[in-house]
Amino acid sequence: MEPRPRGRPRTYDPAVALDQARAAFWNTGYAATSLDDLSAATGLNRPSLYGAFGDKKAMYIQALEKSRAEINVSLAAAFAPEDHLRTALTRVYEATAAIYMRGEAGPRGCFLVGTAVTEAVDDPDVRAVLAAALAEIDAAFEGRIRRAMEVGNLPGSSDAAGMARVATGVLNGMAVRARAGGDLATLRAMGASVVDLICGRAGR
Amino acid sequence: MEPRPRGRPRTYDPAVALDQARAAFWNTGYAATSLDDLSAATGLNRPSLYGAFGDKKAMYIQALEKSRAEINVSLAAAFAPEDHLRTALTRVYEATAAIYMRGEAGPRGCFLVGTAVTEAVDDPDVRAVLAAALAEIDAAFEGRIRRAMEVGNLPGSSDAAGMARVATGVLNGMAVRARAGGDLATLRAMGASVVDLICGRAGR
DNA sequence: CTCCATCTGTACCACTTCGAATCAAATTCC
DNA sequence: GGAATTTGATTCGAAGTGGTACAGATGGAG
Repeated sequence: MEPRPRGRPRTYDPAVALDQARAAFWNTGYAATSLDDLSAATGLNRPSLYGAFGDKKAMYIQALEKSRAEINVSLAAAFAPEDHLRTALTRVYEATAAIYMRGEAGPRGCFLVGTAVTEAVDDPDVRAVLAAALAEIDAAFEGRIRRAMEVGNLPGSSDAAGMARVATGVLNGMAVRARAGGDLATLRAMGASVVDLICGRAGR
Repeated sequence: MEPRPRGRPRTYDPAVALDQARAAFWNTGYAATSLDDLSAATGLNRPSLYGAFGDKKAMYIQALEKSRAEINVSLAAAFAPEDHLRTALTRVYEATAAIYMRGEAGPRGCFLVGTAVTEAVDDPDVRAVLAAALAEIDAAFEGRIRRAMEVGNLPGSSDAAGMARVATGVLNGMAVRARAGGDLATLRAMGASVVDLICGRAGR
């Protein structure tokens, strides 16, 4: 238990405030989300926001990093069980499709794909987070695919790195489609199709 | 030859102005691109822009529609020749990878994926254009894949619609990666990998 | 109780935004 | 040549932007 800090205690939880700020960014993107929007979303007024997270850009980067971390955790969890590759991949795509479709203002897809991609060209910091996240997702897929190859679920000659990038790419495509108004069935079908292509159509 | 209109002739070409405006949107996205930026990019001052295209939103929609039309034309051209499916798909992915990598301020990917995806949740008009574009790309892939099935380049039991959505998804993923700073080799490899998955690894 | 560190809230600042109004310039029709 | 008509440049204004200063609130330390 860390000792209570000296002065007046804050009346909010920075973690939930960051979640609420992220939700605001998630809907309208970085540039179109004003500090007033963030203030309304979090319930904090602007000076408090500034004190808690720094400026708008820093707040956004922290939201991006949070998503990146969450993605890593859930991918690691989904890929941990030593079941069949097809089962593992299906689990990931099903879960992702469900996540991408939620949001009270309509499906919002992936936070990174939906908002950071636009900023990435002009902003090296955003670009770095996005690139790191993609590399980590690639690595998660590739590691799981390699394990399947070792176990014999996939031919030894398979191109694990290439399959992994395709797997990530379809994930990105699902995120695009979610924001474009695609329905859950389409997203799930995309996942099922790429699983078929990677594991083989018939493959059990 | 249409007769010259009545008053003072305009000193610019609306088509090239739209291209220049699109280039500005392409780099920084819709929300972060101001009318001053557009004015600087096109060489037109604000009232002229307003007169030529309407407000900022209308200008953006026109840019989106232009990209959508261009994509349709180039996909139709790339899929027209009656060569092997693998050749046709490779042609599309190679050309797309090259397009996604150009841009003087770094790779900019696909205009629709790079900018419209962010706006699509809040703006039904943008969402409609994006959804229409995706559906058309799907249809182009699916039609070409069906032809390959008829010719016997692909098993008759193949899931053409599913493969097409995966093909589109990888295209979207390449666009994401381009903006994230990915290099041309990675984009090309992604295309080659999905072509292998669709056409079969060995298939010539 | 007094001092002080920290947080909250109001108000404010300089700046940019989009869009409109105004006026000057250029071209065709009569 | 003169009127009509369209384009172009300058300017303006109301609203919104990100960010900050300062006073008041809140609780621990001594």
